[in-house]
Amino acid sequence: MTIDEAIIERVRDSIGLDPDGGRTLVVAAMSGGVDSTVVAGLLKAAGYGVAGITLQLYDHGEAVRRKGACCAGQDIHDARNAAAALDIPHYVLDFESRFKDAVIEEFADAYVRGETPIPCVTCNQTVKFADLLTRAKALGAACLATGHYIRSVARGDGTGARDLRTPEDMNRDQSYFLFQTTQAQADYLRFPLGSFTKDETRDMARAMGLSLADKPDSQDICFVPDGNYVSVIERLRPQAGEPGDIVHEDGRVLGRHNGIIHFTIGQRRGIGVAASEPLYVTGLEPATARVIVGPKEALARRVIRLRDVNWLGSSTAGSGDMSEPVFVKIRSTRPAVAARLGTGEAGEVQVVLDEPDFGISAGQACVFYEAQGQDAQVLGGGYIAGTLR
RNA sequence: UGGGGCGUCGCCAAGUGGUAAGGCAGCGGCUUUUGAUGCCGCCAUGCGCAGGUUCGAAUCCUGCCGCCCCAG
Repeated sequence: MTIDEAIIERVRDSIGLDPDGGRTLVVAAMSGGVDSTVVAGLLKAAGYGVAGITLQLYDHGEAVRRKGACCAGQDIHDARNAAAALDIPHYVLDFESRFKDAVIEEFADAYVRGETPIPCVTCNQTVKFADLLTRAKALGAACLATGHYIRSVARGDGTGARDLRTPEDMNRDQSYFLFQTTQAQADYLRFPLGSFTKDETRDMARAMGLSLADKPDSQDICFVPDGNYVSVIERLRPQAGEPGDIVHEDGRVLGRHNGIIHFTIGQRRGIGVAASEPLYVTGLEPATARVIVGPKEALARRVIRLRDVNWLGSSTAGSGDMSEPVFVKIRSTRPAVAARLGTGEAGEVQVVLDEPDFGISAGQACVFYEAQGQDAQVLGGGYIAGTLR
């Protein structure tokens, strides 16, 4: 593959601005991974003025050598080297303190509350799309581009407003993590990879001669070394690991556990109780430190109560008529499913699923779409506050 | 110490002469820019212990040990 005119055209189309001989400045958020680096390279190739910014989000210490992380240690070096190779200015901003306060502390608090947080969303909203976006504007950039797989499309109503739509590569769809994006943020953000597949991205990385073309994808929570998130919480909230009873839905006390923070709704493994059938975590009671377990059927839920709902784009879904069918994603890696929106007490937004789902946990996200599949408009979404049968 | 029953993987449990099912738990892996789920793989050279019968026993016999129940 070569970075030909067709690709350049797609990139310019995603930005929606004239390069103006390089006088149009675009800030590329560079994590040190393949995706965001390719974005920086594409912007450069498309003729824009490009400045790369990398955020340092957490300590260098134990995370430095970790594979698949981002925004610390080796990744920052990778980003810096890539920027040098692409011949674009590059800045590393120290956001450790901000990231800790806004993302990591909240992450710990959520688990203590018996919820299951989704820190990537928090990070996007408080750090990447807020602080970084402000810096980009301060630099005089016309927009901020990231390596997310999602589409941003001009609404075409003359206001400059943009709508978010699902990407070409639905296996990499990251719209789930961006549901809290405000309209103002969406209008300033660009996602050049929304019309490419991951395979194409890697091909383009090779075509650009990027040394990190074959770098592994990031996965897991970036600030949690070796997947042990519990140790992170216990370090931040020493009083959190309160032992408690493991109680069956029918009232029987089946055993003990060493802290509610070890569990999430829908979890099967790690309960340590043998029964005639698999047992799943069906409830968490922070006040009594009880973990409720039961058979899979006990997890079935059709009504999801939401909080902090963010309405996006030109949709009228949030403005009154909530009876239109929609599709919702309850987890990032599963297709959207049919549902209807409604309101509960005090105007709370509720989602009624056509078919029950299993293992819906408070703290996770529920994102609305106009349709299933690619190029579907993201209508908004909210955090899951609780569920009803 | 009269009668009856039972002792098979951490838990439950099939197997009653032919060379140890299965479920749960646990462990490992795959998938995944959140947590789960799901899927795949591993998991008793040995069936309370000791002898005996048999070509061959967890399965039959004898003794012992340990539980349980009913009587006392």
